[in-house]
Amino acid sequence: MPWRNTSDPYLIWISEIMLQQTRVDQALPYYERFTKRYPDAASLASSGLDEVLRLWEGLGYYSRARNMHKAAKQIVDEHDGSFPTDYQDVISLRGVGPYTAAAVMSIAFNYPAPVVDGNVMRVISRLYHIEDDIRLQSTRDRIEILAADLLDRARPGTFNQAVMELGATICTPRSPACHDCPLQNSCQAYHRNRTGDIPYKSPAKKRPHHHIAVGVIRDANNRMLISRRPENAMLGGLWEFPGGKQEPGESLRETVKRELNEELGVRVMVEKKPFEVIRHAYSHFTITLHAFFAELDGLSENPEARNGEPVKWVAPGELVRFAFPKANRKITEKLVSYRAK
DNA sequence: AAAACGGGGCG
DNA sequence: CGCCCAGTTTT
Repeated sequence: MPWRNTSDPYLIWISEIMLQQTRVDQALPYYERFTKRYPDAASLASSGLDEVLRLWEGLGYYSRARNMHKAAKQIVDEHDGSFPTDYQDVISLRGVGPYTAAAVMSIAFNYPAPVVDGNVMRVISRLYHIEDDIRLQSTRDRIEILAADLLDRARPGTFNQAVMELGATICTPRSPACHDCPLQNSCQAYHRNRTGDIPYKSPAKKRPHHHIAVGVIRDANNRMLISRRPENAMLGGLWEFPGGKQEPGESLRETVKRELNEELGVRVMVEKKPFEVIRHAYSHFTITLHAFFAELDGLSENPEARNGEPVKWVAPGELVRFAFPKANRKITEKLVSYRAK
């Protein structure tokens, strides 16, 4: 992994933010593009958020990108552009919590802080046969104490990465490769044949499902209307086709009419059937997204967002310049393919 | 302490 | 389809 071939705390920080809740294989191409465009904190800090989000598009948890952008400004403003070397300064950076602070400090500066992520919790709970619910903070505290005790204080960064890699490659959630594990002999869960049910995690609530209807409004030049989401909202700062959640007793066409009237103050005609239907899963709910073509009625001239966010008329070929959430990006791809025909 | 917050991969 | 992932912030 490229971030292993550097001692630059900035690059290690970028990699660790990208790896939050994200697999190495998924983050890798983003890391390459991102660090090429932003080789240091100053270049990131002086960029516009729109471009940062465009580079982040598809990686998810977009608050990471917004927070990282703010943190880069912190590094420039408060640390003269060079990445802080003090633990308290590092964890004060926006978007840097206990995990990322420990990871960056140990890997970049040899600082003896144990990393406790999902991998470490799995490895240690099996090693010590910890049956407690790993959703509980008390369990995580207990595991952190054990991790601190095990930590190789001469090489904390190497140790932390080694435990995480063991969890990612050998001590996996399902069907761990215990026959290849260097810790097999000292693993209590292995000896008790309990690797299948340790770590224990209490059941998650299941995710509700929503139907979302959006309208693609086109003008005489085939430009399309998009709007930007507020920065403090879900998918904040990304662009989308205006629309919203279907209410009980409402047809999807009525949803489009109501949402566009509420959000943009316009009245529209909506085609009878959607030109695209997309299913998508978010972390805490799932949606079916129905995309309709819509047309402004004669009286509605200049749509403006009621929430004060910008809206834009965009030609199909320009849609690629804007950051869209995954489900909306599928709509833009469909629209561009129409144009190609 | 619990909820909010994306998207992809896997069995 | 449910679970998991190199977590942090907000409530």
